[in-house]
Amino acid sequence: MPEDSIDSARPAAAASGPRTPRERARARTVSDIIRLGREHLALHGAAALSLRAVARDLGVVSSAVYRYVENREELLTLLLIDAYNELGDEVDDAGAAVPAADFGGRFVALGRAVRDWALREPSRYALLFGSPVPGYRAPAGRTTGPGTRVVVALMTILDDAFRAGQLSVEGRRHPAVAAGLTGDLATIRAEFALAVPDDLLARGTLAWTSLFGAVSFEVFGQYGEETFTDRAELFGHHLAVLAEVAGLPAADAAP
Amino acid sequence: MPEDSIDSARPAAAASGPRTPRERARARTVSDIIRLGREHLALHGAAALSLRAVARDLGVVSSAVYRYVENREELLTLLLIDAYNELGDEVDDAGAAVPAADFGGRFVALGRAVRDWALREPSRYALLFGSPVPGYRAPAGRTTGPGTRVVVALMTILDDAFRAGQLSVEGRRHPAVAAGLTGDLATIRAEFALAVPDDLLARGTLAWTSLFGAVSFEVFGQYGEETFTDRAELFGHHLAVLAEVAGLPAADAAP
DNA sequence: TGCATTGCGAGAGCAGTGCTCTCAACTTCA
DNA sequence: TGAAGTTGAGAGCACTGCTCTCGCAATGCA
Repeated sequence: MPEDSIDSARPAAAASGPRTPRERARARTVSDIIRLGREHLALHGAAALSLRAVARDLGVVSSAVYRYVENREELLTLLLIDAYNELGDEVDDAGAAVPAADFGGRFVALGRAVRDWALREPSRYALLFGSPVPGYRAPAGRTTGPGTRVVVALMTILDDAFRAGQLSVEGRRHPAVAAGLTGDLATIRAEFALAVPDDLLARGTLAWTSLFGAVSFEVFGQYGEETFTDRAELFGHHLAVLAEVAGLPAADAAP
Repeated sequence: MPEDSIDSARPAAAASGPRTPRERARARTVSDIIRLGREHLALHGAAALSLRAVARDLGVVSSAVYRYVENREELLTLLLIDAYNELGDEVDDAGAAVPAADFGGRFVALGRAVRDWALREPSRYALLFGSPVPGYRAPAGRTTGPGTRVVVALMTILDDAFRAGQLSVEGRRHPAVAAGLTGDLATIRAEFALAVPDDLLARGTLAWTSLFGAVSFEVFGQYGEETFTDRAELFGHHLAVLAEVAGLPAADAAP
């Protein structure tokens, strides 16, 4: 159970330790606020998240919560990090359940984990990948870490596959990777210590955005009400094609 | 009573014609409200759209606008239809500027039109393709028509290409289209009088969701601040790969 | 142990929101 | 001209984010 999964609160029990009883009480209240915020977020959506309502649930007057959370934005940021980490955890867990050498299977597992979480937590997914909350800009410094866990996991799969000699798009058209991209791709390659060459890296980026495009369409209701009855199968097919797009081998037989 | 929603209001001057002067004045006020709403939407985003602010700009007290618009949702629906139609118009225009037989080129033109509009109108794009506005559900009856214009245009390209014998994915893996999908795909094929077979239709669906996935990532700021400096080139590459995914031929030489 | 410091919750208050209702003025039409 | 319908203004309710002050109580130090 993700009790207090805030950046500082999570390893708090081990790392710094709640020194004074006052700090313990404070940390507990903050984690209560986050828990209630998460419930409100899941129930009513991000834009309807109300500090006053959280205060009521906390059994406290509204001004009191401002002792613990600077403002509504701050709470949204905490919930953003919280959600990113929960998604990242589930993606990691799903990937660990697949043999490391089954690169296609790892990709499919990652995709399914994202979709499962998104369908289970549509409001929190919307907070991460939907339209930005009005007037709210996530502070890059605190969110980029948790926010990049999925793409890092994906790139790791591609890189592992490439190093194993199992990532290629031979026999297909190779749209030229424009000169303007080589610099950016080189930066990415260096930042994450990847070996994947330009064209495969660009294709991996497409697989990444496409994965979230498919999930977002489903979560945000862009498919009509009844256009697709078996959306899991549709998504499964899309994942298989996306693996092909990225140059991954087909997944091993399903367990 | 808000009879004249956008769809009917736009060609109103020609179609039904504002009969009485009173109705003329009313239609004019409604269209003023929509225009102001569109400005507010573009400027401050959907969730910050305030009927009171629109009323102020209209030079009228807040309760007066409720004579013309049932509630905030109603205005959002009008703006939704408005935006869908503007996007649809631009996509149609872009497609018309490409030779009909250049199927790859038509696909690229469609994709670029979507991206251009989205980057120019991020708040309105977010209203259409971002997280659903809290508590707001678009009324299917009024929005599905305008809301499907882009996907219909895309499917038309694929169908045209297929009928011209230029849509195929030979030589690539063919992830099996699961049995659960054949029924849905057949329904789609019948509804839009398409000839495209199952696997290509499913791939077209992926190209569709992936296109919007790429655009959404860019508009919603999922790429970091400085990860990609030349996003137009990245998008161009993605479009080329997506055309390949859908089985389209490469676009003819750019004009 | 006694005291100053600090943290905290309550409450009032401001400015904004969506929305409803009533009332008076105005326009339209018979 | 008079009845009917339409409109805008204004007051009001319940809600929001957020600020400020005040008094209580826990805390930490001498």
